[in-house]
Amino acid sequence: MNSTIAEPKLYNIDRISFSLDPANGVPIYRQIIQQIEYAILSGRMRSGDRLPTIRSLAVELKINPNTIAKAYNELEIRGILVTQVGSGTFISDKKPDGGEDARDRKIQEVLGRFIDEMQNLGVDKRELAKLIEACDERRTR
Amino acid sequence: MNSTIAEPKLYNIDRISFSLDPANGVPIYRQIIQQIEYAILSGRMRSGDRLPTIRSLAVELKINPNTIAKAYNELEIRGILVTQVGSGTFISDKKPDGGEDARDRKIQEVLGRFIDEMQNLGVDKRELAKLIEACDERRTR
Amino acid sequence: MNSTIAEPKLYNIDRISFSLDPANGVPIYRQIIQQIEYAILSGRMRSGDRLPTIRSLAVELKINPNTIAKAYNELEIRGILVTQVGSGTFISDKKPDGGEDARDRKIQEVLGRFIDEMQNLGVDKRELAKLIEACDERRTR
Amino acid sequence: MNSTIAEPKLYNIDRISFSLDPANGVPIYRQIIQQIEYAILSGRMRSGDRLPTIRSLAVELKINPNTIAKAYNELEIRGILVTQVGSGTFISDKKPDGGEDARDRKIQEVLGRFIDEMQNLGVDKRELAKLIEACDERRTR
DNA sequence: GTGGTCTAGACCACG
DNA sequence: GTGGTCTAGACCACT
Repeated sequence: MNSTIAEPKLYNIDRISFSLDPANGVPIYRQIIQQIEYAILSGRMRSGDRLPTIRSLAVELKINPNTIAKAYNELEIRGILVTQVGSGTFISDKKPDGGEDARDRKIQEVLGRFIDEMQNLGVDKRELAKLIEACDERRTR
Repeated sequence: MNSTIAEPKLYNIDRISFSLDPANGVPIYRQIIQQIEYAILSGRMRSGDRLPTIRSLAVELKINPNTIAKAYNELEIRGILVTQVGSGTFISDKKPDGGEDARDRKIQEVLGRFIDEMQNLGVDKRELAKLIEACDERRTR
Repeated sequence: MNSTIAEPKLYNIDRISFSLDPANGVPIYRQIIQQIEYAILSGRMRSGDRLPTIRSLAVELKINPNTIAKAYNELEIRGILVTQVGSGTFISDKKPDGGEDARDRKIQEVLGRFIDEMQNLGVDKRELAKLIEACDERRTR
Repeated sequence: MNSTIAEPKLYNIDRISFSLDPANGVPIYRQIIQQIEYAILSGRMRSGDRLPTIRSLAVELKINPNTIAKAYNELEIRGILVTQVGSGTFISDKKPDGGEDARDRKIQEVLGRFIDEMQNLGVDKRELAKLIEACDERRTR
């Protein structure tokens, strides 16, 4: 299966796993940003943790270093990462955007979008509950 | 706050409501496409229903007519809309892309993405059930 | 004097003037950022104003479009600019980082650094006052 | 707040105080250079004074010895420091770069940059005078 | 026409 | 070895 074309892949690097899908419309650098954000919010990575180097990630994910730099850079501007040239990129001390319950707020945001979409599809709360219920170990790919 | 710039807005036109957010990353024309698709899948609009004219929509939504034309055009290519020059744009007879259970498949797709994201945020099934539970008519904006 | 090498230059574009010095150590994109920030803080540019297009600025300043894009991009991440692909880049509504007296705070920041430096050079307040005094229309270059 | 990451700190070593901020854009080794230069220009250190050893400074400032070596090295190249193997690093006899009025020229340079920046922020001479006036012993951190 | 994404590569600065 | 800056150019998406 040595595909030369875009396929979703999953990579495990340090404490963070990157699952990139180059063909799903969401820019690669944005997928990277999200996965780092979520790794922090969920507690898989913490203040002071070092991220993979740009170059190693680039090799691992088989993408251009600049793409990763762009992701790291945005997170640095937002105060989530700190880079020290020569020694690497680290998760900052700053609590991401609003302290304690950043994770809860993110969850609510994702949940909100989900419910809106479901409503738009005409799914009511009852039906929704059943759907969630039905999600047993059907969690693959 | 007489904003000259991008803000999310909600418009009610015929049977379809458009809630556009020019600054959320998703292209406007794609937001329009989705809302029409969902209106059909959920049964709010049916074969033969007439859509707003491009011009009226453009005025209403305060966006470029080309943007709407692009959305209508893509939907026409996919066989979901048909335009009859001189009389307007209508929802076609064709069952949208995959017959009977198009809606179900869409629902599963949205659900899948949602659960993946929640998992990434470290929310397990139990917690998820509670969250959904908690969603009483707290449906805002 | 058709120098092929780095020289400071001053350009006047719309309401904003860019004086770039490619050889002063400060990255070009960062000089651009600062000049936009200051143009806003000083009131020369206001919410809703359109910035020069990336390409026109690139031609004008004779630098690579990506460099300008990088500057605009950072300002967008910080919420100072908003871009609408297809129509341009605009100054956002958001009051820069702390509302009303953003300018005052910036002034204090610059002033603070200045006084620290002067102190390090052994200049006391009295001497400082005299120096400022002496700055009549000796404002050249 | 047991930060593992960059924070500005102030250290007092012999007659020279180092206030380093690893996250302010200016490279650490350059901050060291400047502080030594200013200590000399202001007369806090004089010809023949001995500087802290690289190792002790490295421990004190909690930074990489190479960084300090780089700073000392550049100052040595410029003739401001001399190292005598086995006994340490000293301030040279040479008047720093331009004899008598090196300090004055440095002051003018700093002053010039300051006034340019203030002008860019729309601060005129009158306002400036007031600002300086207002700087009583409000010298913090 | 607008800006965005991604690649490629050169060169620099830092530790 | 680290990341940063800048260039160049291809291709895409949006208005």
